[in-house]
Amino acid sequence: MRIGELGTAVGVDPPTIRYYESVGVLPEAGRTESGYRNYSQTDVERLRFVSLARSLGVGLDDIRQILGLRDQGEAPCGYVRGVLDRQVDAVKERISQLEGLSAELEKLQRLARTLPDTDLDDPCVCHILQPIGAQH
Amino acid sequence: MRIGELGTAVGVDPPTIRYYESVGVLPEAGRTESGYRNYSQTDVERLRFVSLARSLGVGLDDIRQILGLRDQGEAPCGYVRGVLDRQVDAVKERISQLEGLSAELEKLQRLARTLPDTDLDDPCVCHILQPIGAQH
DNA sequence: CTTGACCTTCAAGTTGCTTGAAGGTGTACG
DNA sequence: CGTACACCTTCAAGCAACTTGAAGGTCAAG
Repeated sequence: MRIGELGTAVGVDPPTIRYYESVGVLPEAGRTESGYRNYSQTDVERLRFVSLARSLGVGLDDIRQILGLRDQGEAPCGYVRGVLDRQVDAVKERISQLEGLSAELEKLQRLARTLPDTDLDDPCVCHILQPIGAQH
Repeated sequence: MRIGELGTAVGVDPPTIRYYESVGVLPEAGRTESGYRNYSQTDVERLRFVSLARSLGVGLDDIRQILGLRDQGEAPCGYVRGVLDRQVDAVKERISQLEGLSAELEKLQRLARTLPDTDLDDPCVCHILQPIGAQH
């Protein structure tokens, strides 16, 4: 299986696959006689794992760790649990940050609808950020 | 006012201020005889605007646009409204993505608590991502 | 036999900074 | 007067996770 086929199968594009290989998340691929990368079903599964973990926001370092442990024949259960816990915390933290941000932005949007366009010296939608800034 | 004082006043550290200057978000600063950057109250206000806009997730390109329009004597009201609208949409989109992600991660966390640590061949917390991956 | 889709490598760009090296300036203290 | 010490300067590289581009090789179909 060549890189394009692998990419289509898993939903990851070829440059990204080559990138994963270059940073050691995927092992160096076997080659055909003409030098094309040649993949097997095992590679499909490994890339599927990487792709899923990435979509869950797991970083490449953690993924490399997990796969590395498994490659050495160890069950990386504890490590995975730790990654999961950290990830849940980080995502919840990020959500609450973004919710604050969203509230702030909608306040500005409402203000932007009530204020008219004006000259540079008058209160105006484009100066909207200044008074709010003063609160901080 | 030197760069450190400006930084303390606004809450932005000196390397970041120099970076903003280097990418054209802040104009080139005036200099003292000995070559130190020298700032005025106008610079404090401009940086305060930049800092607030950044904290609202507005990108440096948009900030440069807004300030550029203002520097040219135009009221960037329409542009600001557009940025605001795009920003609100992007943040809401991101929040709903993260909420889906959070639900997914908590499902995995629960599963990780019920599954025992096992050998590499058995269903195990470290293989937890595979079956969920199959759903996608 | 050539077109076009696919593959190769290496290098640089993206975003928004942060960090480090190597060195100049300014002031307070002994 | 000297010397710490905090502060300033520039330039360069590093971070995450890719993406894009250049320049060229391979292969099956028409």
